[in-house]
Amino acid sequence: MESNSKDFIRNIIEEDIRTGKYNSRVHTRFPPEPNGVMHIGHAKAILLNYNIAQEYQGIFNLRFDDTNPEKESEEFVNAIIEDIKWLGADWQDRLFFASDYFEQMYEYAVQLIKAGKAYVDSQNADEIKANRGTVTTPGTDSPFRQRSIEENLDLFQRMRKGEFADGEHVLRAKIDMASPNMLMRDPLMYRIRHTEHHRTGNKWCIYPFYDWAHGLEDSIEGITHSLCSLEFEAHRPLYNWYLEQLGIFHPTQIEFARMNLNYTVLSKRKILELVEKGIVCGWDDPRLLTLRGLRRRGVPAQAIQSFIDKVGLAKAYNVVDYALLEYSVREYLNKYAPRMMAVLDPLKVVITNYPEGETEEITAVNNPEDETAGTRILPFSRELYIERDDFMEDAPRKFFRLTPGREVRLRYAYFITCNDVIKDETGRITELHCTCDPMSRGGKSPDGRKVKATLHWVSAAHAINAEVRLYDRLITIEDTNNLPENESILDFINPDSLQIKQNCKLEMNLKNVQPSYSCQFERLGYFCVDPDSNPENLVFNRTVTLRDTWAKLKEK
RNA sequence: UGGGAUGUCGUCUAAUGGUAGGACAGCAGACUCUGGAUCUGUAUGUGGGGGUUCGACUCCUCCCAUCCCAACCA
Repeated sequence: MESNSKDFIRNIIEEDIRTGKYNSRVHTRFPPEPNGVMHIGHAKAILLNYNIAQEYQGIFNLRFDDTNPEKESEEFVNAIIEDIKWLGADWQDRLFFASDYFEQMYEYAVQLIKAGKAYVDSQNADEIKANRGTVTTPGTDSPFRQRSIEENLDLFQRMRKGEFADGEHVLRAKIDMASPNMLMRDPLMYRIRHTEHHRTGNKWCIYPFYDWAHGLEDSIEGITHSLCSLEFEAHRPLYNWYLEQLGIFHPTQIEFARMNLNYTVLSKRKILELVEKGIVCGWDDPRLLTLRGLRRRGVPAQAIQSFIDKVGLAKAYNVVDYALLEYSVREYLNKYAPRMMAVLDPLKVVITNYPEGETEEITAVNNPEDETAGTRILPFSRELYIERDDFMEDAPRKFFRLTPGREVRLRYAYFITCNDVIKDETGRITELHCTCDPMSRGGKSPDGRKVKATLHWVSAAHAINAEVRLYDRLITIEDTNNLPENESILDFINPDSLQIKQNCKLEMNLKNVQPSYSCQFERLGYFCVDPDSNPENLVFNRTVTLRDTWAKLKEK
């Protein structure tokens, strides 16, 4: 059943539309700071804002909140643009930068000073900190709090001109040093930083703080609903205060709970640590849930969208089960990924009653979920590869794949029966001798007899080699937000998160695939061609396995 | 401890005074040329105590737990 229930944000917006607030207009934005790359947690915020704009015939902006030149770079701006575009959110021509509003923000600050609502404080950082008080004790006023408007104006101008060193002065709002809300105790608006900005160069040496800047950015762009995460709840009174004092367009800030995923890191700081320490191969490592990592892994943007839909939206702290992401990926790929044959851990099979040197063409269905995907040809011959796992000499009762004396089907090809097991001197199985039933060609059962298993295979002479990279979870603990005391994320790295398989055998139809090509290897999972791949050395990433009830049984 | 928030199946999320529902995960079964997909069935939940009411996840009250705020970060 489709549910008509809406999340609390959509309820608020619908009420605003109904009552004509903002002339029933809806305008959202996503405001990343370009100091890292986007991950699946950001995808929730991006898609929330974008989808809401779509649903209510509104507008969506992409705006870089680039107010801290010490941490930000153009490199991240470009990466973020690329990732959000890939995700599917479309800001059309509305790509904005907070740094483009610096002049306007400066004017607003002057306005606040003139109104006696802001002052230049010449205490140093330690003094400001000491005078802020604690959560249970009020702060004390700065000795500079009563400076005249003229002096404040003069000092602020000179701050801009570069007459002072970093940290010598700050501009603060004059609110209430005794407020129970720490953020209202004369919050800082500007600091002096003689640092080159990636967009404004050396034009500015004063930079605005988040609380001062963010509401202005929203206001300037005419944002109606400014959606942000829960930790900004206590900032809302300040967001409102600035806009009220200035008397300018006043968006509504609404906070929601950010998404956490178990067994993963979704913190820019921790991801950066993994990248810098070389635990992963870069921001796009397929084990990372960055958007570039996900993309390289083969996760389609549509699967991320449907995952985000399923996760929902509320205000309670949450840790989503990774299995829900996997489900969303399989759900999408099952419908759209073409099926291919590939053997990751090859075991040679000789069909002893099949003529040597002969090859025939077998027809295979490209996608049983999509008739229009058509069929393709697979060469079949006397020597084949099957998956080593698909044979057991002494099989338990529930194992119904190939075993001595048993008949199984080779997908789309023949019923075969295993007659002989060939081993080397160490006892390792090197080869299986089987016979096939010519009447079962195409994998059919002319007399209606059943086989329990159908195996994937490739013709040995026609197979192409490839490297296949298998991934497992990178992190070994569920909740990476609450690490045990004195431990770092580095203490919880899964040493087996990457397994590289060489000399995998692929069906010949895969010969010319290009990076990002995605398909299902039958019975194994969904795989995607890695950017490291080239025609001489194909490289595939496993996006996700198929659901595997046998693996589950085997564990018992 | 001052202020701000949040507690519903294992997990995520609905129900705004009227049968606590859905999804994932789990379990059982059917079907199957992927042990896939699909289909069917099934167990498990309102943080706690009082109160209001014919009736409370919902309203009142007290308590408990958890998260956020004392960066010249966002």
